[in-house]
Amino acid sequence: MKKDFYEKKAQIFKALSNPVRLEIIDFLTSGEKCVCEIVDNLKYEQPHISKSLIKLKEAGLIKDRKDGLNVYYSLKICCMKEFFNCLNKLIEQEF
Amino acid sequence: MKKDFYEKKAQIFKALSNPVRLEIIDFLTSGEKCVCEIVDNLKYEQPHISKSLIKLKEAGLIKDRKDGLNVYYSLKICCMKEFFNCLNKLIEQEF
DNA sequence: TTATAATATTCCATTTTTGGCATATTGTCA
DNA sequence: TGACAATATGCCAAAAATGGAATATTATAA
Repeated sequence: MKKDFYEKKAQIFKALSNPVRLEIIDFLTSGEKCVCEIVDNLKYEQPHISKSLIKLKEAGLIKDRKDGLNVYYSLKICCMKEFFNCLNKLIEQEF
Repeated sequence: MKKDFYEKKAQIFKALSNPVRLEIIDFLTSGEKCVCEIVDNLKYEQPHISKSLIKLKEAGLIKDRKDGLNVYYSLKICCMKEFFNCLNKLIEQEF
């Protein structure tokens, strides 16, 4: 169904349309991280980070792995890196 | 400034986080189109299309060219096509 | 079993987005 | 000039997103 397709795609971009969530994605670029590492590094409240991660996961952009008390998140989409590099250049040009 | 960077990037994704705007982008993939063509093809109200186009333009994703009464819009970001192809495959897998 | 650490969830007020409708602006042609 | 066609803008109510604070859940270890 064409409409569902655009809805799903919009959901992916919606998940990416927030500065904190983008910062998380950036941080995950260097590899799998547990929630506590993300909280320590990004200086946002733990519930905020947790909610952000869940939104990214629901969109299919990251995946999680539980290990004892910790939950580890990592990127799931390979093509993201190239697209982000392209956008980064674009944004730099405008500044 | 790091914060402005994520804000700008978020704005780009925000512009892409809507089914109608994604449909417009898709339509523009086949080349420059005037507003009337987009309205005819996509079956949304003209003000809605117009506002969508402006949002995409503000985010730097498309550009416009005026010719008499008509305004022609076209894609501005080259790397978009590859990323979209990647996302499309991903979404197909999930359905 | 109890205490504790890591993470998730709920509630909530505020802000932002959405899309419809009416109307304004701009360019063209008779 | 006046009429009309193409596009943009303003207004508004409903829906969704945001982020803070408190609380719940889960797993571990003593």
